[in-house]
Amino acid sequence: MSIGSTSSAMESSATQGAYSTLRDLILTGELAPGEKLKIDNLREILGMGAAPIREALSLLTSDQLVVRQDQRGFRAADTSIENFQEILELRCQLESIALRQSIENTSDAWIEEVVLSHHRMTRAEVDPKKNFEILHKAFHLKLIGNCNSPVLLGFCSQLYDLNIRYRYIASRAFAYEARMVRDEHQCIVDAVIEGDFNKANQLLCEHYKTTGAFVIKYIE
Amino acid sequence: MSIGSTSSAMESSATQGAYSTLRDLILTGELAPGEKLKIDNLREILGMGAAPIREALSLLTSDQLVVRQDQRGFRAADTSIENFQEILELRCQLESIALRQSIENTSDAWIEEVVLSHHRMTRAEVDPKKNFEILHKAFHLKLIGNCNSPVLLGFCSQLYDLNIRYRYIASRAFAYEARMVRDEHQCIVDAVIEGDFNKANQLLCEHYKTTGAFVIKYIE
DNA sequence: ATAAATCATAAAATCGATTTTATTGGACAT
DNA sequence: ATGTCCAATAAAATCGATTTTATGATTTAT
Repeated sequence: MSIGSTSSAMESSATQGAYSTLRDLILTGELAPGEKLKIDNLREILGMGAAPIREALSLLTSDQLVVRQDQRGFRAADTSIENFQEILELRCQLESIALRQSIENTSDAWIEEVVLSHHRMTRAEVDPKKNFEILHKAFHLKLIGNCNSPVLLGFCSQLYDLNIRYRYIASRAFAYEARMVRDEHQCIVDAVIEGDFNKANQLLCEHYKTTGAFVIKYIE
Repeated sequence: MSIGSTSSAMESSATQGAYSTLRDLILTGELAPGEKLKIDNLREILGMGAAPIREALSLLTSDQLVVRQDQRGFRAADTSIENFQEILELRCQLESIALRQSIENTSDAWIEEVVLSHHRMTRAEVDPKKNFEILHKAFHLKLIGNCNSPVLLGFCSQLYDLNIRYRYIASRAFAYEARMVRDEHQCIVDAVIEGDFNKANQLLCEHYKTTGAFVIKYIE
């Protein structure tokens, strides 16, 4: 009833709390792909009634993290190499569209936001208090965020999460290959500032596919 | 307990029933864009408890047809010209990707399915017993359905529904401009059979944008 | 007269219990 | 042995009632 809110717990409503907790559990693989999500089990874990849990699970369906089978409950979405590759490919295709439009609409304000979120992410690599993962996502979304197409951004955000789930699953506490990636991020930012779509796009897709290849090694 | 199931009512579970009924109501505009969806109201309309209705609404969130505000209930998603144009543009971009891949993977089996679903749709224009809308969607999805990318198809399906919603809203009982459209469909099928992506793609996007321009006249 | 605070009402969220539906293991017949 | 049917159990789905939260109207203080 006072301070002390864990990052994702202590939300406004029970549903919201269940939503983000379950989301985290699934993204990180603590709830394994394909695992049956029994309401009663989750009730014990989350300490609440069935209603908010069912609602949270229904909500997670939007994110493709949970699958609902009528009359047969919920389960964590399956994973597969095919799915991972599809996600990877789609990210490149969709972000490519968003990036092109973002650069076409380029503005000083946007460029500054890109630089800023890049800076914050970079700092978080050093300072373990900051949550790098969140800032990393923010950076990538900002990069494509000037496209004036919220629906497209929604798709990209979803694909980002699905992709990161594989990273977590591939190796629970996997040391993010910091050096290479850091350079790559910087190069992308530079190309964006120059307004060079082709260069930025190529770097971005390579960035995704390199990391992807790395993850695939762990999956299979 | 026997025959006589209405297309969308009489589902297996109450949740499922609420889901498709509400979906229809929103798609057709009977529940207006932005409208507050009060649980108690819906309870009377649908004749069931609150739980399945909340769950159905949470599910509809996935389809971007319903917006959920924590602690403040649900409402039908807003519409706007900007949103409509975004949907239109995205459909062209995403279906273009899917169509290209579908044609690259072309096979006799797929071509036959395209021809078949085109045939069924065409017949439904005459026979009012068949549900043209359903077959029309099936046709368009089949056209891009050989791309081997279920996630992408999911996005396209969603965008299709969002788009059709505008058509309904633009004019509730709007006589589908049959003649033009019929020719257009045929030309697309022909191009697909020829394996000519560029032609098929151009025709498809024009098809969408022509209809879109028509709808915009009604919106504004 | 305007802004903040309080209260009353309406709605959303949640719980605990009940009803339905699926699933499993075993009895029976072939 | 093998497959079918049935009963017992486990789980999901649903309901009705309760609690919590937002909203709008009214009051009070500046």
